[in-house]
Amino acid sequence: MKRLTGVALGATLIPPESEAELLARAARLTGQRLEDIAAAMQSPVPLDLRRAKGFAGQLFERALGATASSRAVPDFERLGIELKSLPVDRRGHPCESTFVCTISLREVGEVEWEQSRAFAKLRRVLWIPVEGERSIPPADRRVGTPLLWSPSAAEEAQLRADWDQLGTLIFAGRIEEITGHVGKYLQVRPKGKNASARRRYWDEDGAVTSTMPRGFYLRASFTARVLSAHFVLPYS
DNA sequence: TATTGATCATAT
DNA sequence: ATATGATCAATA
Repeated sequence: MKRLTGVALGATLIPPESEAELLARAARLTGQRLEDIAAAMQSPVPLDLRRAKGFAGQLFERALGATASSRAVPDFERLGIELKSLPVDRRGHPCESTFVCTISLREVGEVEWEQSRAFAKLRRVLWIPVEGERSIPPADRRVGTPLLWSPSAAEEAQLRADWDQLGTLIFAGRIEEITGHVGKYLQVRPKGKNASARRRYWDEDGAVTSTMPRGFYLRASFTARVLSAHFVLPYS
């Protein structure tokens, strides 16, 4: 098994300076178990993900030299590339939806798709598939083949249509009508500490009101399409 | 059993 | 507070 010496030394990694460099780093993760990567970084692996839901994504960020931390910009800011771990089943099909970004209620209606945070993160994505079945302990989950991706014209058009539809509903003050059923590829779901979390904003009448924090997510049916022409798992 | 709504941890 | 990293778990 190839080791990660030179990639992950435990110290802060210098950010990749090009797409090629980033892809080369990501390629070295392929076939590794999460435990192998974590060990190279001298970092522990949780026994389950119930209290470490972001473990794989954060491990990949550190292993590849991501720079964004928790700021609302793509992970590799200079390259304009967003990093997404993608849990897949044994057939390479996504297990879960993919979080894109939180929803800024004041930004809705003020910017176009091209200026949106959603587009900034989706225009170029490094997908890193990883075994995601709950029966596999996190330590043993293996990394698949990374894919550096941009939406096709048709995909982007549908993402924009969803974003427009959802944004129009929010701007019209109908946010409470939005459920996870709305949107073909992009949906809106809660994204908060819990169901009691509130986000304050000024409604269209200028009155202060509040609602649950929400985020944009990509449906698993969309990420399945993204991976459809891609050889995900380098093992059987 | 696929999907929606709820939830957990960390950074700034 | 609100952004990031997501997966869990109840529901349809």
